[in-house]
Amino acid sequence: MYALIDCNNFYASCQRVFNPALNHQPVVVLSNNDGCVIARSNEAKSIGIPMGAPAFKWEPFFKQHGVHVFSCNFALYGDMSRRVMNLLATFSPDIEVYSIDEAFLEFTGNQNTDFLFLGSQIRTMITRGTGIPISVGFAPTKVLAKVANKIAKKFPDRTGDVYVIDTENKREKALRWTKIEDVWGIGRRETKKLQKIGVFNAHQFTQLNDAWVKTNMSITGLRIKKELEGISVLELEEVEDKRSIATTRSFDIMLTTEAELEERITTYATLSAEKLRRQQGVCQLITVFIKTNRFKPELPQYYRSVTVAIDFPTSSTIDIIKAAKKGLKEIFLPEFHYKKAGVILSEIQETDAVQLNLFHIRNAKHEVLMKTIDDVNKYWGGDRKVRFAGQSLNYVWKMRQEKLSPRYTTRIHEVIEINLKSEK
DNA sequence: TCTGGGGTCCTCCTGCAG
DNA sequence: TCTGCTGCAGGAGGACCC
Repeated sequence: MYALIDCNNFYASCQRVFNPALNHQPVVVLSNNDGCVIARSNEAKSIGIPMGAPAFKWEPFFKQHGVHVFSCNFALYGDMSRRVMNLLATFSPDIEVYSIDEAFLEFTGNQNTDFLFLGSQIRTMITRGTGIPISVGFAPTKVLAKVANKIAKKFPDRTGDVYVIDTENKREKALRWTKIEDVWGIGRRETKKLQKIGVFNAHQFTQLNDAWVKTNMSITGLRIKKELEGISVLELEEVEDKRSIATTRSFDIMLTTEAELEERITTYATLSAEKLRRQQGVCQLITVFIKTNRFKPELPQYYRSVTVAIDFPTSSTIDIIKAAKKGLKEIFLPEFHYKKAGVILSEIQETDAVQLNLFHIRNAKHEVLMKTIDDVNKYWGGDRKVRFAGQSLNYVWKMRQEKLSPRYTTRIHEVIEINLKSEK
């Protein structure tokens, strides 16, 4: 039996934990750069704020309805997530942390387990331990556990935030209730395709011919179908080092010159290389992309990416910057207004597992230099970090975070204060 | 004026070798 | 030597997830 545990409106709930006055109030959390809405409390959903709403367009609405708006605070969310996951791990050693706010647990062996009771125990422990509300769905497969979780969340009064699919009758009823677009793994394009042939819910999807599904929706589609039928084909996945590492950003203003883009690309390459060294990895492919502003259709649109191979696996910022700049040169065209760019590292291996090449020897000096830079940056951090040539000294691009809450759990100076002065 | 970022996996296209 | 076919590999792009 699999359980899917999902934190309800996670980012908004994290904000509430440290400010209970926000309970029962509409709360939204904005993306990087205060761009668009990425999390909403139930109250915010019920007054019609959609996911992805551009903040600048919705600002009057927020004011009018007294919506509490927060910039994203990943230091806080990451730490709260770690606490939730640590508590979940006490229920089963078989845990897959699927995302910052979701985890699968697997329960094997005991056929007589009362999963409804177990679910409410998990709920109580997480709420008591972290203040974060969760929903729990149990089912024989991961995709069905997702469905069960959705039902638990949709009908909290009837389910108490826990739902178990453990009979054929319940499975069929749940599938008839689940809209095809809400099935885990079925996105917008596949939904359109399925609706065209009269498939509107998950039950209808399971009635399709296996061969048709495989031909038209690839092996991924067939796996989803099997899982919905109750046949488990997706197992818990172990957390492994990342296979690709990306640093991508939208710019505050549109850029037109190669020099400006080169400065950003150098910075993204530097950040990516730091992430790579943190997981003790080396990479051999560096992809660079640049794109124009898709929200300005009146301007000519352009998107290109290019992958540059390095002769030997490296984690040296110097090598990675060099390759990224070479890539940029290949794809840059002067006549466009650029809004976003990124650097993606792939073909990642562990440093110790690298196959040595007879003709290309890693520059040992780079390794010592990178370690020194990482140590210095770890010690000083912030604005006093060591920078590479190519990263402008005037580089002051900072995320707009006008409504940032304190990092209550990870910064000693931002810990919540309790005023014990009593009023008489 | 302001519209996110970071992943994985799969398919399609193209170039190359046999 | 040229042409056409086939299979393979790798890059680019897209779909999907949170």
